[in-house]
Amino acid sequence: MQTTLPSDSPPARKTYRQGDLRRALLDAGMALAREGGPAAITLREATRRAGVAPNAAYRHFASQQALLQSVRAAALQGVAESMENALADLPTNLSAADHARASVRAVGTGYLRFAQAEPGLFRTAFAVSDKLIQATPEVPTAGPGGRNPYELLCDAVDLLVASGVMPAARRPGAEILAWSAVHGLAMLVVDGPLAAPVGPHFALFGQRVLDMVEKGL
Amino acid sequence: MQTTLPSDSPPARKTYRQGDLRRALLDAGMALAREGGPAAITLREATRRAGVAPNAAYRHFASQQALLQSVRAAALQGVAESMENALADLPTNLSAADHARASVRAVGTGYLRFAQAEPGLFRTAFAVSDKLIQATPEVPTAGPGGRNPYELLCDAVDLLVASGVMPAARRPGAEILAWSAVHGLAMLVVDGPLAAPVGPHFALFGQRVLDMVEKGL
DNA sequence: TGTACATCAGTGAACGCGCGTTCACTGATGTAC
DNA sequence: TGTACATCAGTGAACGCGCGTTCACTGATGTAC
Repeated sequence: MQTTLPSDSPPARKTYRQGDLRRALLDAGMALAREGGPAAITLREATRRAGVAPNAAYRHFASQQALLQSVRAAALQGVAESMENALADLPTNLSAADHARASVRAVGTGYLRFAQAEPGLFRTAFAVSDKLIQATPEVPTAGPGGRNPYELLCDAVDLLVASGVMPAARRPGAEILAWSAVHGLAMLVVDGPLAAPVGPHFALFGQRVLDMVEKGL
Repeated sequence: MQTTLPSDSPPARKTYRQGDLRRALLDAGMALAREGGPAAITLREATRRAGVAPNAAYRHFASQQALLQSVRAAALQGVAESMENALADLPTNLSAADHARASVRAVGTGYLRFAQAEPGLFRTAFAVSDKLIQATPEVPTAGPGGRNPYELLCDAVDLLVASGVMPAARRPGAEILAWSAVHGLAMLVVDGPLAAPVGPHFALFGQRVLDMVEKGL
């Protein structure tokens, strides 16, 4: 009784010691991104949701940009995790060539699943850089396995070469082609002009895009 | 001397009769989109650039959304025009099959050229619909030839079927696959994470994406 | 075990900004006689 | 050809909003004695 309760989060909190507020603001920022995309990520609304004065955020984030970058990094971690989950579902009895092809498909499928499940976070992950922080080297964007989305894609495409499915001469930049196809579908359907007509058949078109990539690479 | 001068636009204007201000506001809106994308399109800044009071805009646009939609429509006209230009450059002595393939490539090339030449307008053309006006049926989005970008793409893909390059069974939705690949590359390079590494080789990757589409469709 | 103290996370108030939008108006324009 | 008039495009002032950010502060916390 003399110590603060670890559960009962919303009502039992009296003050945010040891980084709890940073976590709360990040969670609020992610909720905002989910609801309204990157433009909805606002220091004032995040502090409002955390039940805290607006300027309290400056103890944990240098600016609104810093919060946005943190939310973006978390969104990219989500993309990586979704890819890893799809990779983990792969059957283990495949030939090297089939495993390579299935890996590329799994990476794409994980990407598209995340875009569909979390459109607001997806948009945030790949939002325009606003002429600002291009590299953002500090924030980690890797999933549980320690690889970020781009690395996971490159790994899968590398398998195509290692297993003899793709000639090594065609390897350089091949991941860009695969990424473009999958990313374009996601953008057009998630918040673009194809939301209404294609949205209901998103998974189907996802597989067709992956067919095209597999044949076209 | 007793009539107003038709040239000397900026200083000689005294008042905007007969729709000149609408044109000036639209031009200002397009300039803003060019410089900062859809978020930069602001009634106040557009009126400022037109040298007019902020509320004067309401004689020509019902709201800021209406201006944004008009700029978006103009941007889509630009996309259509760029596609038409690429189509017009096609050699005329091709076989039906080659002409069909070349038409699909031309449509994609025109799309990518516009994205590269006018990134801000491109982003505006395909910006998120903001949960609002999905259809926007009033504003014309067609190019000089009377077809909008989507129709131009469908026409080209139809040629693939008509010339026997593509089986009719694969036609439904095929334009979505082609659009996705080209759109994804444009988004990733124009204002996404690939701007720095791929930007200098945009045209090269554009052709590689089109190779993939051609083989993969 | 108890007390004094330094730390620093969160407070309260305020700033300046640019935005969209509304109101009653005015004065140049084109038209009717 | 000249004059009176109605129209309506653009004006001037103002509103409320939410935002990011800064300032001096306060009071609960953990620590040192």
